[in-house]
Amino acid sequence: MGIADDAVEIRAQGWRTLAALHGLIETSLERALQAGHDLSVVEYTVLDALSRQDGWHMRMSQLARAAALSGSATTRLVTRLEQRGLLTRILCADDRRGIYTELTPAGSELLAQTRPTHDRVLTDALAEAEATPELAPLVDALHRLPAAR
Amino acid sequence: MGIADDAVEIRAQGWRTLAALHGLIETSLERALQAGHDLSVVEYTVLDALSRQDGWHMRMSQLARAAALSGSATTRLVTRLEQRGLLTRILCADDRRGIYTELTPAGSELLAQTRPTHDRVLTDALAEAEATPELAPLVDALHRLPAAR
DNA sequence: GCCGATATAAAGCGCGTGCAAGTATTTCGT
DNA sequence: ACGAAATACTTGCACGCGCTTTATATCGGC
Repeated sequence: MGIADDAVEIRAQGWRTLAALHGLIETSLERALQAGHDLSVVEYTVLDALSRQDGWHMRMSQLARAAALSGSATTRLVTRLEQRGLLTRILCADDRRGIYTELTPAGSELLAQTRPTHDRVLTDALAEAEATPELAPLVDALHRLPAAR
Repeated sequence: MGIADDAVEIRAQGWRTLAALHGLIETSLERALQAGHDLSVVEYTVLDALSRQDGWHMRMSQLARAAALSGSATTRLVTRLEQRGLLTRILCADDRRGIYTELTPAGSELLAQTRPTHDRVLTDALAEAEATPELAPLVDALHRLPAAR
């Protein structure tokens, strides 16, 4: 076993931890958001991302990247949210192939209602993870992450 | 804006970063494993977990937790892998509700063939993430994680 | 032996994926 | 300036897989 093998194993171990923590949080969030606000985690993520883009808009393709979704899944996701009146499509003037999306007042309101749930569940899930020996170090690292923007 | 609000925002930011990194890695792995070895990431995870349990067996429910899957999803996953001859079900003698699973030689071999791909793609994905400003700190933290076990 | 709890399985449903075809619009080559 | 190629999004389809709910078997305590 050489140094290189160790590095590989450390990466694999890190990935397993990351995946485990992600799974734990996502499952908790999914249940809570679904039960309380009829939103999936991706849907919440999209609404949140849109609310965060103050003054400027995201194109479908950017949204797709942000949500780690394929092109057609994004179309359908946006369509779903649009039909629920949570966001609107806007043709962009400069490149009329592109499509922007924007939160409607209803969307902002739902997001505002949902955010406390989201934050609470996230806090709880992290606390639970912190109590799990294998996950605790990663949770710790997460807290120490430089606060970007 | 108080201190508490900041903490909430930091957690949310951390979660977004975690989710983004997870999505990036998972997507890369999924493509590569699917294309090269006809395995999904969960399937690989399960085989890997089984191979790691040397001498000792996992029950379905433990497997479910390890893969962040529901009970029934686990049933079908195991069924799938069993039908491909990669693992076998073993009824356990002491508690006949329980079912153990064990890698077959074919399963071990496929895993051995797949592992290099997995490691290479993981390395590449992490390198790519390291080049992304928002993700780099987390990747860094991952490398520094105390090596468990 | 009976009852609640636990472990696994089965069936129906929703949603994401990949691919292909379609439309609108921009950009490039000549 | 015009037509061809590239780009952005939508739509339909087949497929896979996870989730929830519901059924069945088994265990443990009383």
